[in-house]
Amino acid sequence: MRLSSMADYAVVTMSAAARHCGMVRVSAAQLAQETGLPVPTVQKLVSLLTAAGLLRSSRGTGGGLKLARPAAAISLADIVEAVEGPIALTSCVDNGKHDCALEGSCTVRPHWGVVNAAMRGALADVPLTRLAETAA
Amino acid sequence: MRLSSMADYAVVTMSAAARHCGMVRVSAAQLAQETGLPVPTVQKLVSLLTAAGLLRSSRGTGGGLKLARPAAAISLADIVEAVEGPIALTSCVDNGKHDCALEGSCTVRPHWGVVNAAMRGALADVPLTRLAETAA
DNA sequence: CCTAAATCAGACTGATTCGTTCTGATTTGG
DNA sequence: CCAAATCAGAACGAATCAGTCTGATTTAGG
Ligand code: SF4
Ligand code: SF4
Repeated sequence: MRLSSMADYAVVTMSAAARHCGMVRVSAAQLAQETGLPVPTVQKLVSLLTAAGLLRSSRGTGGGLKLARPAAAISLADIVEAVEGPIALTSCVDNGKHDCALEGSCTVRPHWGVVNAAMRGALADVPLTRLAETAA
Repeated sequence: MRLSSMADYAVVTMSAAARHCGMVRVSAAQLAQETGLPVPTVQKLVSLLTAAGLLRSSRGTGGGLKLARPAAAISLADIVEAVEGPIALTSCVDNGKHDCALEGSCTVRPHWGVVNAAMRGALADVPLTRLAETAA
């Protein structure tokens, strides 16, 4: 019930990047300096976030990152899913993955769908704009 | 963002135990047979659940388990916390654990408290009685 | 057109945690 | 008193995660 450190750092990185919304080019090293995270870690994060379609990268001298979408259209759920994969509390909730041998006789399986939806909704209700605010 | 298999199995085990609410003695092997889980796994689960105060165990010949509280007073949050420890999405939300080096300059830290509370509330709203129902 | 610098992208290693299994201590019934 | 049955805790192996490193690609300037 604890999300991975990478997802946590990804949120911090995205929050830092949101403040440079207007600037087209922001280097990963600059974000690392602002957040205090190790540089290689930020590099891996931007790779994942770019592959997920949340960031747009430009290579070459003077290259950098920029948000692929407005900050208001990015939620916590998007970031978490980009780093940790689909949000599925149990293996039976995941789409079509029949990894659990108890699917036939499991009585609690139908209820997980409701809980999963509620949890995902709690994350989706937090847009990136709110996290970018410095004050509480 | 996926809870451990142990927590999942713990919920299944508790759900199975809830049907024997009136019976004072239910062996772990019997629960394993009903749920289809490996016997040693159930043994470890009942140990954890007993240590957490959700089950009451009786040793010796003919011993077994019984619910320490009424099924209506046990929620998903209780079971998850018993197996996985406190529900804390990030390390800074956990009580007093100063494991993260970014606490000083992290701008998103205040917001996690709200999200964490919402998530915990979603789990606490599901009592064990609802999971014990066989039909959806 | 070529060189060179700066950047992202992917692959590798070590460590931690998770999941499972096994053996031992304790208690009741005959 | 003996024996069976049960819970409780400790030990092992596997998988995933976090972190680091080196290489491919692209742009700017000479
Ligand atoms: S079928 Fe039951 S035991 Fe298996 S993953 Fe789903 S809820 Fe858990
Ligand atoms: S202080 Fe920031 S980076 Fe550290 S655990 Fe909390 S939210 Fe994550």
